[in-house]
Amino acid sequence: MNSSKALRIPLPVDFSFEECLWFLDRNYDECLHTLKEMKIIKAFSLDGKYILVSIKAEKMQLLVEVLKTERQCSSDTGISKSKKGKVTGLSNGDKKTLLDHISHWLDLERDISPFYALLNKDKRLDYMPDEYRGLRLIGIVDLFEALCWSIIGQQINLRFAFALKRRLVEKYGAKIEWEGVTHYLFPTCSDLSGITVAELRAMQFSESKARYLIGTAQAFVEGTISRKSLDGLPDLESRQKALMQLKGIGIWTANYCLMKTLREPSCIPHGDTGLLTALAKHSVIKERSEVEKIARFFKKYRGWESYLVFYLWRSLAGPGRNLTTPNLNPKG
DNA sequence: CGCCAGGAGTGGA
DNA sequence: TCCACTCATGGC
Repeated sequence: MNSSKALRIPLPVDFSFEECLWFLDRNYDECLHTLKEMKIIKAFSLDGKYILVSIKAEKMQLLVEVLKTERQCSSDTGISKSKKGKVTGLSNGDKKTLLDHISHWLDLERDISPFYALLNKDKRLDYMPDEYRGLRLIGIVDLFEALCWSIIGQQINLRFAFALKRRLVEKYGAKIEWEGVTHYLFPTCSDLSGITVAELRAMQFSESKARYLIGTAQAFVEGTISRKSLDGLPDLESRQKALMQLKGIGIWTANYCLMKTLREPSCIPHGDTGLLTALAKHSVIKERSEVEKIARFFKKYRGWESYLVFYLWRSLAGPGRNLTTPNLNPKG
């Protein structure tokens, strides 16, 4: 636990580790990281290794400590277990990749001050830069994981979605032990491409969710779609369309994944029930059908639509200003 | 019991 | 293109 040996990432201005921790917790049963004493513990997979790290903030730096590394084995069952072994150290390349992942995950390389300037011009939202200052759009670095998570979360409440994700991860994902606690990695596409609908049905996945998940896994295994293939496409619309070729991926999921993984700045998950609720709470709309009003509203935030959506979602959960209470401001 | 959850696919007009 | 219907289950 010698922090002098920790890897360091300089933090940008308008970054709040506490705000990010709030999002990473949110009182949900998250299985892909653990929070402990203002530290994040999370497992990453890179270059044939599982790496368990702890992340904490100190002054204007993020301290990343490698707790444990383990060689990846092709199969977690049977004989190959003997191949598991300690990895003595990380190469400089590994360290760079690891820090890049974390940077990408927490969106550390963005100057969000232009976004705050736009919020400050909006009477309904100008409390946000104060209430949520430093909150970053926490992403999902892996595209396959992002797609699976959105399929799981479609049309069910988040509590149940986290329960389903945990069942999936604990059954099919890799694990790494540390101080008596098991830390999990999200299953890879090959982990899921061969499983059956019946197995998932037994874990209370719906028939269609099961089919979508397995189909997506197979598409990734076959190379029909990949992060790389999306990167090769010229614009947002073609990336949306490419994702929507997959069964179970509609416009909502496409936008959600592009926002969380490719960090497209202008993704609006249209029809999202949380987004509509938040817009109504902020008196941007009265009815959930006011599509053109929403479009007009978002026009003022061009280039920051994704961040705005994320902050609106943030506003739905406490602590923070409770917008359901009557507004005592005579300006209304 | 009824309605809603960080939707999407399908089939018919 | 646009609707209505269906899917599954938990939370409230």
